[in-house]
Amino acid sequence: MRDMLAITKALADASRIRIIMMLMRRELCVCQIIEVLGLANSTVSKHLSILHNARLVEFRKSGRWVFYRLPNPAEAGLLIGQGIGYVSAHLKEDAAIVSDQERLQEVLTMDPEELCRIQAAR
Amino acid sequence: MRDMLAITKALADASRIRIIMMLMRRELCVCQIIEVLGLANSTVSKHLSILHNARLVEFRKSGRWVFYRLPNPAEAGLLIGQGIGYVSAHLKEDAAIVSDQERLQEVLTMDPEELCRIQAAR
DNA sequence: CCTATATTTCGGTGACCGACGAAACGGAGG
DNA sequence: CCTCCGTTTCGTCGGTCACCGAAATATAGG
Repeated sequence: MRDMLAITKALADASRIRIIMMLMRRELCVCQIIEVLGLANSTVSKHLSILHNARLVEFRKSGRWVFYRLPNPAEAGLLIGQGIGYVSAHLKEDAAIVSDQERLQEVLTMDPEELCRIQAAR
Repeated sequence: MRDMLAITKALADASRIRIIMMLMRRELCVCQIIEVLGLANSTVSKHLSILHNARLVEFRKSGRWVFYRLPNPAEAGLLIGQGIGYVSAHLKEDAAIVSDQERLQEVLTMDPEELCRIQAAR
Protein backbone atom coordinates (compact mmCIF):
# COMPACT_ATOMS: atom_id res chain seq x y z
CA MET A 1 0.00 0.00 0.00
CA ARG A 2 2.83 2.39 0.85
CA ASP A 3 4.47 1.87 -2.54
CA MET A 4 1.15 2.26 -4.31
CA LEU A 5 0.38 5.51 -2.51
CA ALA A 6 3.84 6.87 -3.24
CA ILE A 7 3.12 6.27 -6.93
CA THR A 8 -0.44 7.60 -7.03
CA LYS A 9 0.58 10.68 -5.03
CA ALA A 10 3.51 11.24 -7.38
CA LEU A 11 1.15 10.98 -10.36
CA ALA A 12 -1.40 13.33 -8.78
CA ASP A 13 0.29 16.47 -10.08
CA ALA A 14 0.33 17.89 -13.59
CA SER A 15 3.97 19.01 -13.49
CA ARG A 16 5.18 15.56 -12.45
CA ILE A 17 3.14 13.86 -15.16
CA ARG A 18 4.57 16.30 -17.69
CA ILE A 19 8.08 15.33 -16.52
CA ILE A 20 7.34 11.63 -16.99
CA MET A 21 5.99 12.23 -20.47
CA MET A 22 9.09 14.24 -21.38
CA LEU A 23 11.30 11.41 -20.19
CA MET A 24 9.45 9.01 -22.49
CA ARG A 25 11.37 10.66 -25.32
CA ARG A 26 14.80 10.29 -23.74
CA GLU A 27 16.85 11.03 -20.63
CA LEU A 28 17.06 14.70 -19.78
CA CYS A 29 19.23 17.06 -17.81
CA VAL A 30 17.49 18.98 -15.01
CA CYS A 31 17.99 22.30 -16.78
CA GLN A 32 16.21 20.96 -19.86
CA ILE A 33 13.22 19.94 -17.76
CA ILE A 34 13.24 23.34 -16.06
CA GLU A 35 13.19 25.07 -19.41
CA VAL A 36 10.15 23.16 -20.69
CA LEU A 37 8.13 23.37 -17.47
CA GLY A 38 8.92 27.03 -16.88
CA LEU A 39 9.17 26.55 -13.11
CA ALA A 40 11.88 27.52 -10.63
CA ASN A 41 14.82 25.13 -10.41
CA SER A 42 14.07 24.40 -6.74
CA THR A 43 10.49 23.48 -7.60
CA VAL A 44 11.55 21.13 -10.39
CA SER A 45 14.16 19.52 -8.16
CA LYS A 46 11.49 18.84 -5.55
CA HIS A 47 9.21 17.25 -8.14
CA LEU A 48 12.07 15.05 -9.33
CA SER A 49 12.81 13.91 -5.80
CA ILE A 50 9.16 12.94 -5.31
CA LEU A 51 9.21 10.97 -8.57
CA HIS A 52 12.48 9.34 -7.57
CA ASN A 53 11.12 8.47 -4.14
CA ALA A 54 8.26 6.61 -5.85
CA ARG A 55 10.87 4.89 -8.10
CA LEU A 56 9.20 6.39 -11.16
CA VAL A 57 12.48 7.94 -12.33
CA GLU A 58 16.18 7.20 -11.98
CA PHE A 59 19.15 9.51 -12.39
CA ARG A 60 22.84 9.39 -13.17
CA LYS A 61 25.36 12.08 -12.42
CA SER A 62 27.79 13.14 -15.10
CA GLY A 63 30.12 15.86 -13.96
CA ARG A 64 28.12 18.86 -12.88
CA TRP A 65 25.02 17.62 -14.67
CA VAL A 66 22.36 15.23 -13.45
CA PHE A 67 20.43 13.25 -16.04
CA TYR A 68 17.03 11.81 -15.19
CA ARG A 69 15.41 8.92 -17.04
CA LEU A 70 12.55 6.45 -16.75
CA PRO A 71 13.50 3.08 -15.27
CA ASN A 72 13.92 0.05 -17.48
CA PRO A 73 10.48 -1.66 -17.38
CA ALA A 74 12.09 -5.09 -17.18
CA GLU A 75 13.99 -4.16 -14.03
CA ALA A 76 11.48 -1.84 -12.40
CA GLY A 77 8.68 -4.31 -11.72
CA LEU A 78 5.02 -4.26 -12.70
CA LEU A 79 3.88 -1.69 -10.16
CA ILE A 80 6.20 0.96 -11.61
CA GLY A 81 6.00 -0.13 -15.24
CA GLN A 82 2.23 -0.30 -15.37
CA GLY A 83 1.93 3.01 -13.54
CA ILE A 84 4.05 4.73 -16.16
CA GLY A 85 2.31 2.78 -18.92
CA TYR A 86 -1.08 3.89 -17.65
CA VAL A 87 -0.41 7.63 -17.82
CA SER A 88 1.58 7.46 -21.04
CA ALA A 89 -1.06 5.41 -22.84
CA HIS A 90 -3.76 7.94 -22.08
CA LEU A 91 -1.84 11.21 -22.42
CA LYS A 92 0.16 10.68 -25.61
CA GLU A 93 -2.19 13.00 -27.48
CA ASP A 94 -3.02 15.38 -24.63
CA ALA A 95 -2.78 19.03 -25.66
CA ALA A 96 -0.44 20.06 -22.84
CA ILE A 97 1.78 17.02 -23.40
CA VAL A 98 2.03 17.55 -27.15
CA SER A 99 2.89 21.20 -26.51
CA ASP A 100 5.64 20.10 -24.11
CA GLN A 101 7.01 17.69 -26.72
CA GLU A 102 7.24 20.49 -29.26
CA ARG A 103 8.96 22.78 -26.80
CA LEU A 104 11.27 19.93 -25.82
CA GLN A 105 12.19 19.45 -29.45
CA GLU A 106 13.39 23.05 -29.54
CA VAL A 107 15.21 22.79 -26.22
CA LEU A 108 17.08 19.70 -27.39
CA THR A 109 18.62 21.70 -30.23
CA MET A 110 20.24 24.04 -27.71
CA ASP A 111 23.55 23.44 -26.01
CA PRO A 112 22.85 22.53 -22.33
CA GLU A 113 25.59 24.97 -21.25
CA GLU A 114 23.89 27.81 -23.06
CA LEU A 115 20.56 26.76 -21.57
CA CYS A 116 21.88 27.05 -18.04
CA ARG A 117 23.43 30.42 -18.80
CA ILE A 118 20.05 31.73 -19.92
CA GLN A 119 18.37 30.37 -16.79
CA ALA A 120 21.01 31.84 -14.47
CA ALA A 121 20.39 35.27 -15.99
CA ARG A 122 16.82 35.37 -14.64
CA MET B 1 -5.18 15.73 -18.55
CA ARG B 2 -8.01 16.97 -16.33
CA ASP B 3 -9.65 13.54 -16.27
CA MET B 4 -6.33 11.84 -15.61
CA LEU B 5 -5.55 14.15 -12.70
CA ALA B 6 -9.01 13.67 -11.22
CA ILE B 7 -8.29 9.92 -11.21
CA THR B 8 -4.74 10.03 -9.88
CA LYS B 9 -5.74 12.51 -7.18
CA ALA B 10 -8.67 10.30 -6.22
CA LEU B 11 -6.31 7.31 -5.99
CA ALA B 12 -3.75 9.26 -3.95
CA ASP B 13 -5.45 8.50 -0.64
CA ALA B 14 -5.49 5.26 1.34
CA SER B 15 -9.12 5.55 2.44
CA ARG B 16 -10.35 6.01 -1.11
CA ILE B 17 -8.30 3.06 -2.36
CA ARG B 18 -9.74 0.98 0.47
CA ILE B 19 -13.25 1.96 -0.66
CA ILE B 20 -12.52 0.89 -4.24
CA MET B 21 -11.16 -2.46 -3.07
CA MET B 22 -14.26 -3.02 -0.92
CA LEU B 23 -16.48 -2.31 -3.90
CA MET B 24 -14.63 -4.99 -5.90
CA ARG B 25 -16.55 -7.49 -3.80
CA ARG B 26 -19.99 -6.01 -4.41
CA GLU B 27 -22.03 -2.81 -4.21
CA LEU B 28 -22.22 -1.36 -0.73
CA CYS B 29 -24.40 0.98 1.28
CA VAL B 30 -22.66 4.06 2.71
CA CYS B 31 -23.14 2.88 6.29
CA GLN B 32 -21.35 -0.39 5.47
CA ILE B 33 -18.36 1.51 4.11
CA ILE B 34 -18.37 3.76 7.17
CA GLU B 35 -18.31 0.74 9.43
CA VAL B 36 -15.28 -0.84 7.76
CA LEU B 37 -13.26 2.37 7.42
CA GLY B 38 -14.04 3.57 10.93
CA LEU B 39 -14.27 7.21 9.84
CA ALA B 40 -16.99 9.83 10.40
CA ASN B 41 -19.93 9.64 8.01
CA SER B 42 -19.19 13.12 6.68
CA THR B 43 -15.61 12.13 5.90
CA VAL B 44 -16.67 8.99 4.04
CA SER B 45 -19.31 10.91 2.11
CA LYS B 46 -16.65 13.38 0.99
CA HIS B 47 -14.37 10.55 -0.15
CA LEU B 48 -17.23 9.02 -2.12
CA SER B 49 -17.98 12.32 -3.82
CA ILE B 50 -14.33 12.64 -4.88
CA LEU B 51 -14.38 9.09 -6.27
CA HIS B 52 -17.67 9.81 -8.04
CA ASN B 53 -16.31 13.04 -9.47
CA ALA B 54 -13.45 11.05 -11.03
CA ARG B 55 -16.06 8.55 -12.34
CA LEU B 56 -14.39 5.77 -10.37
CA VAL B 57 -17.66 4.88 -8.62
CA GLU B 58 -21.36 5.12 -9.41
CA PHE B 59 -24.32 5.08 -7.06
CA ARG B 60 -28.01 4.28 -7.04
CA LYS B 61 -30.54 5.44 -4.49
CA SER B 62 -32.94 2.96 -3.00
CA GLY B 63 -35.27 4.54 -0.48
CA ARG B 64 -33.24 6.05 2.33
CA TRP B 65 -30.17 4.10 1.33
CA VAL B 66 -27.54 4.97 -1.24
CA PHE B 67 -25.60 2.09 -2.77
CA TYR B 68 -22.19 2.70 -4.32
CA ARG B 69 -20.59 0.40 -6.88
CA LEU B 70 -17.74 0.28 -9.37
CA PRO B 71 -18.70 1.18 -12.93
CA ASN B 72 -19.14 -1.53 -15.56
CA PRO B 73 -15.71 -1.69 -17.26
CA ALA B 74 -17.32 -2.07 -20.66
CA GLU B 75 -19.22 1.20 -20.26
CA ALA B 76 -16.69 3.18 -18.26
CA GLY B 77 -13.90 3.45 -20.82
CA LEU B 78 -10.25 2.48 -20.62
CA LEU B 79 -9.10 5.41 -18.53
CA ILE B 80 -11.40 4.43 -15.67
CA GLY B 81 -11.22 0.67 -16.14
CA GLN B 82 -7.44 0.51 -16.29
CA GLY B 83 -7.14 2.85 -13.33
CA ILE B 84 -9.25 0.56 -11.19
CA GLY B 85 -7.52 -2.49 -12.66
CA TYR B 86 -4.13 -1.06 -11.78
CA VAL B 87 -4.79 -0.62 -8.07
CA SER B 88 -6.78 -3.82 -7.70
CA ALA B 89 -4.16 -5.94 -9.43
CA HIS B 90 -1.45 -4.77 -7.06
CA LEU B 91 -3.35 -4.56 -3.77
CA LYS B 92 -5.37 -7.80 -3.77
CA GLU B 93 -3.00 -9.25 -1.17
CA ASP B 94 -2.15 -6.06 0.69
CA ALA B 95 -2.38 -6.46 4.46
CA ALA B 96 -4.72 -3.50 5.02
CA ILE B 97 -6.95 -4.56 2.13
CA VAL B 98 -7.20 -8.16 3.29
CA SER B 99 -8.05 -6.91 6.75
CA ASP B 100 -10.80 -4.74 5.30
CA GLN B 101 -12.17 -7.72 3.37
CA GLU B 102 -12.39 -9.75 6.56
CA ARG B 103 -14.10 -6.92 8.40
CA LEU B 104 -16.41 -6.44 5.44
CA GLN B 105 -17.33 -10.11 5.58
CA GLU B 106 -18.54 -9.58 9.15
CA VAL B 107 -20.34 -6.34 8.33
CA LEU B 108 -22.23 -8.02 5.49
CA THR B 109 -23.80 -10.46 7.94
CA MET B 110 -25.40 -7.58 9.82
CA ASP B 111 -28.70 -5.97 8.94
CA PRO B 112 -27.99 -2.52 7.46
CA GLU B 113 -30.70 -1.03 9.68
CA GLU B 114 -29.00 -2.34 12.78
CA LEU B 115 -25.67 -1.07 11.47
CA CYS B 116 -26.97 2.48 11.17
CA ARG B 117 -28.52 2.31 14.62
CA ILE B 118 -25.15 1.41 16.08
CA GLN B 119 -23.46 4.26 14.23
CA ALA B 120 -26.10 6.78 15.30
CA ALA B 121 -25.45 5.86 18.93
CA ARG B 122 -21.89 7.20 18.74
C1' DC C 1 -47.94 16.36 8.14
C1' DC C 2 -44.66 14.94 11.42
C1' DT C 3 -41.13 12.11 12.99
C1' DA C 4 -37.30 9.08 12.38
C1' DT C 5 -33.31 8.04 9.81
C1' DA C 6 -29.64 7.66 6.04
C1' DT C 7 -26.77 10.67 3.68
C1' DT C 8 -24.85 15.08 2.21
C1' DT C 9 -23.40 19.75 2.97
C1' DC C 10 -21.34 23.33 5.89
C1' DG C 11 -17.91 25.41 8.91
C1' DG C 12 -13.74 25.09 11.18
C1' DT C 13 -9.05 23.17 12.36
C1' DG C 14 -4.61 21.18 11.79
C1' DA C 15 -1.60 18.97 8.41
C1' DC C 16 0.25 18.69 3.98
C1' DC C 17 1.65 20.51 -0.73
C1' DG C 18 3.40 23.43 -4.47
C1' DA C 19 5.47 27.58 -5.37
C1' DC C 20 9.46 30.77 -4.84
C1' DG C 21 14.15 32.93 -3.44
C1' DA C 22 18.22 32.33 -0.92
C1' DA C 23 21.63 29.57 0.98
C1' DA C 24 24.22 25.29 0.86
C1' DC C 25 26.34 21.48 -1.60
C1' DG C 26 29.53 19.27 -4.81
C1' DG C 27 32.07 18.46 -9.02
C1' DA C 28 35.31 20.94 -12.87
C1' DG C 29 38.70 23.72 -14.16
C1' DG C 30 41.91 27.49 -13.63
C1' DC D 1 42.83 25.78 -3.27
C1' DC D 2 39.65 28.77 -4.99
C1' DT D 3 36.05 29.91 -8.00
C1' DC D 4 32.35 28.84 -11.04
C1' DC D 5 28.15 26.70 -11.89
C1' DG D 6 24.40 23.00 -11.95
C1' DT D 7 21.64 21.11 -8.60
C1' DT D 8 19.64 20.30 -4.06
C1' DT D 9 18.13 21.79 0.47
C1' DC D 10 16.01 25.19 3.54
C1' DG D 11 12.62 28.54 5.08
C1' DT D 12 8.43 30.58 4.09
C1' DC D 13 3.96 31.76 2.14
C1' DG D 14 -0.58 30.78 0.35
C1' DG D 15 -3.70 27.20 -1.07
C1' DT D 16 -5.56 22.63 -0.69
C1' DC D 17 -6.93 18.46 1.85
C1' DA D 18 -8.53 15.10 5.45
C1' DC D 19 -10.93 15.04 9.37
C1' DC D 20 -14.66 16.03 12.65
C1' DG D 21 -19.29 17.68 14.63
C1' DA D 22 -23.38 20.02 13.61
C1' DA D 23 -26.84 21.56 10.57
C1' DA D 24 -29.38 20.66 6.34
C1' DT D 25 -31.55 17.51 2.95
C1' DA D 26 -34.32 13.80 1.48
C1' DT D 27 -37.10 9.70 2.02
C1' DA D 28 -40.13 6.19 4.54
C1' DG D 29 -43.67 5.29 7.61
C1' DG D 30 -47.10 6.36 11.21
